[in-house]
Amino acid sequence: MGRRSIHTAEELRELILTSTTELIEDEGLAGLSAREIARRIGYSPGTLYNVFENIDDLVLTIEGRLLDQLALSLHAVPEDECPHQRLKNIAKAYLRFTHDNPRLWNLLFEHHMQTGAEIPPWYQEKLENLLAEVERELTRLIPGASDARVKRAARVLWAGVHGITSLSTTDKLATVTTDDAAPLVEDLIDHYLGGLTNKKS
Amino acid sequence: MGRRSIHTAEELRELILTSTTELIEDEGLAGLSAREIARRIGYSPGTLYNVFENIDDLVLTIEGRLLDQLALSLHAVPEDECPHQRLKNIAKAYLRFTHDNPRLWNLLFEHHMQTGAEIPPWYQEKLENLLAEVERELTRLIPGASDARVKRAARVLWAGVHGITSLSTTDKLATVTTDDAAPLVEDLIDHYLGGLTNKKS
DNA sequence: ACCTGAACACCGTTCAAGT
DNA sequence: ACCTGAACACCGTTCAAGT
Repeated sequence: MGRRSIHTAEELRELILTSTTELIEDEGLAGLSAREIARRIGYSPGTLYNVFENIDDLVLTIEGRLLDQLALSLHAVPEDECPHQRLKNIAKAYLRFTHDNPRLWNLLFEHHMQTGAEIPPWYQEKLENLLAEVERELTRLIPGASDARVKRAARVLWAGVHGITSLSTTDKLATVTTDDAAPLVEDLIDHYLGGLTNKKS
Repeated sequence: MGRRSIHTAEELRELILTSTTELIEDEGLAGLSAREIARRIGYSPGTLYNVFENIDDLVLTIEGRLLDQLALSLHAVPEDECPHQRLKNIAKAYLRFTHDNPRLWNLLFEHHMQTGAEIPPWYQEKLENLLAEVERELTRLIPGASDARVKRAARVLWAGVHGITSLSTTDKLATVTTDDAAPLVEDLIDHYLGGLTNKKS
């Protein structure tokens, strides 16, 4: 027993993160276990606790990386469109991302912190950055609107797209199939934005 | 050991169901365990398996009852309104229901069948009945619309309301707080239906 | 017929002991 | 300094044995 030093501290950390990510994409949250991660990386379970505080800490780190990847995908959506079209393209990019990482994405909803543990501030920031992208386009679309109105619209759209992808991913409320997701998202955005801009009241 | 017959078979079944429901509302899915249920009802773990096939079977039964309760709540929404207003009232009833049973409701998304197990047909039927209520009002609202268009609109609304409640319940994507949910749902329905009816293209 | 409780194959996490 | 592996307190599920 004792030191092996086959991997540096950073290599080991990365090995744990990639192996865990693979494990989740393979088996879902249900198949996730500290002992299984240890088996996959060829270390004892105890080693994980030298690198991460606990499994929550490890999973939260993976979730943060996932949010970063999503942010990159959304920022990559070309700017040279009208706001309405760009919002649709952002939504499509979101859809593609969740489609490519379904189990990892589900992690964000299904994994809860153990009682007492708080969600770190950097996590909240990442989320708000994602919403900011939507808010920017909405401001372009309805220039006269108040901040509150834009914020509300961004959350409604975000939640709506989330709801559609969520229902198409979850088995239990699957009145929506995966194939339906894209047209439903288009329908939501077209009609919601239509109602937003064609306002008479 | 051996027979006790303090409870009849039906009493025991009901005892398990109510205790498990309470346990879930207390501790969430994470705190759910066969051994903890057994402790709470004062029977050995093995007894659970005389009544239910396994924990999945038990949980699915609870979920079915939950869907029945929701169906009752939605059907209880008064009919004497215009479709637009009735849809808003149905959504509000939905919101109230999820607010009153947050952890149980989350069960529907967070609890997955073990690999290989299928979701029973009665479960799907309950879901479709809920959607049918929304489809009926939409048909009244846009009488000329095709079946496909109504179905699509019903799913978009359903998913949208689900997304809002889901985000307000989940800790991990909580850019939406619980207080926000009702106004966001109103906003969604008003603008989406506005876009649906004010169609020019 | 009904219920138990030991048994089996698992968990997350800690920490003394080894190199 | 780094890593192990036994230990502790848990799991879900099965099934022979008891009344």
